[in-house]
Amino acid sequence: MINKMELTKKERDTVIAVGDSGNNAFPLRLVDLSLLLKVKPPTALNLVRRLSRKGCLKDEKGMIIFTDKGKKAYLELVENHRVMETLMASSGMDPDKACILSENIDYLIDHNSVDRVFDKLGKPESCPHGKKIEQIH
Amino acid sequence: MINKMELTKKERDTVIAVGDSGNNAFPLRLVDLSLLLKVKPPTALNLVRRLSRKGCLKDEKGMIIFTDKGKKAYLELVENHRVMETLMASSGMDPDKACILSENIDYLIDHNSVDRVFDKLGKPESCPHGKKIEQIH
DNA sequence: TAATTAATTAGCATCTTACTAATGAAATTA
DNA sequence: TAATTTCATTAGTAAGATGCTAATTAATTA
Repeated sequence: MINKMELTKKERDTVIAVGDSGNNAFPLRLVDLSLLLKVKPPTALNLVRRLSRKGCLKDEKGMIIFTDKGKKAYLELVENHRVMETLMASSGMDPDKACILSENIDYLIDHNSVDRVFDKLGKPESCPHGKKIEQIH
Repeated sequence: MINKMELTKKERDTVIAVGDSGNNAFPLRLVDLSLLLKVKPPTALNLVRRLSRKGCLKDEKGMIIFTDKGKKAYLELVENHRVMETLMASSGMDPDKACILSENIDYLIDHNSVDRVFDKLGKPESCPHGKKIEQIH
């Protein structure tokens, strides 16, 4: 339940950055993360530390890796994000604006609410940007 | 355009508190505001000063009053809030949860987007809490 | 191994939010 | 009117989020 983890906005952005790069062959390193987040390495390190304290990341030999909890948080976050984004875009809002707004609430919503919205939307396959919406349990 | 005013969350809450109490006969005073915001008077004063700097409030003889800009910001905020709240509640979300989420985006949205959502929703007369939605131009 | 790149530490800075204690001003009441 | 009470304001402090630079240490790679 991400909404109970009390993430800050930047911590949320960090979870997304780590998760999105999880498809790559190489595990994420601090330089990469700091480039993704557009902050300097010490700032990125600070974020990694905070997320480690919250049980989302483990920092093994310079490689930034999700814990189970972190992986789950990421998946929830993505589903929350895409569902809310889809809701807003399907109501006439510009997709990019819907995306930015969704970034501000996706880490605050409880997953059950999102599931209900997802159903109400007719279980859409993808968000306005064409990315798949995968329902997690 | 509230979204261009770069309000913080607490500044947003302050605008709402001032506006909501604007129906009362007496103009709002600092003690009242600090009670509404559940903060101590010095904290409330700080918020009033910040909103004054941003051109939303004037502090006349201890009475906290909107400028034209502030009044307009309040009305936009309320419309934004109720429209987004209605959107979320109409999609199966619990009204109270929809309200809390809406508080986190109503001050970030551009009014035009909200107008489009309002139309798409069929120009609803009231939000899930039964409060009137009044379209401003 | 030497040179380069990456990670980390230390120190600092700004903004937001929020407090207490003290003081000054205004309003009420005795 | 004088005394009391309430309100507004100032000053000082604090914590947390975000972010930086400069210096150092560790790890890679050429």
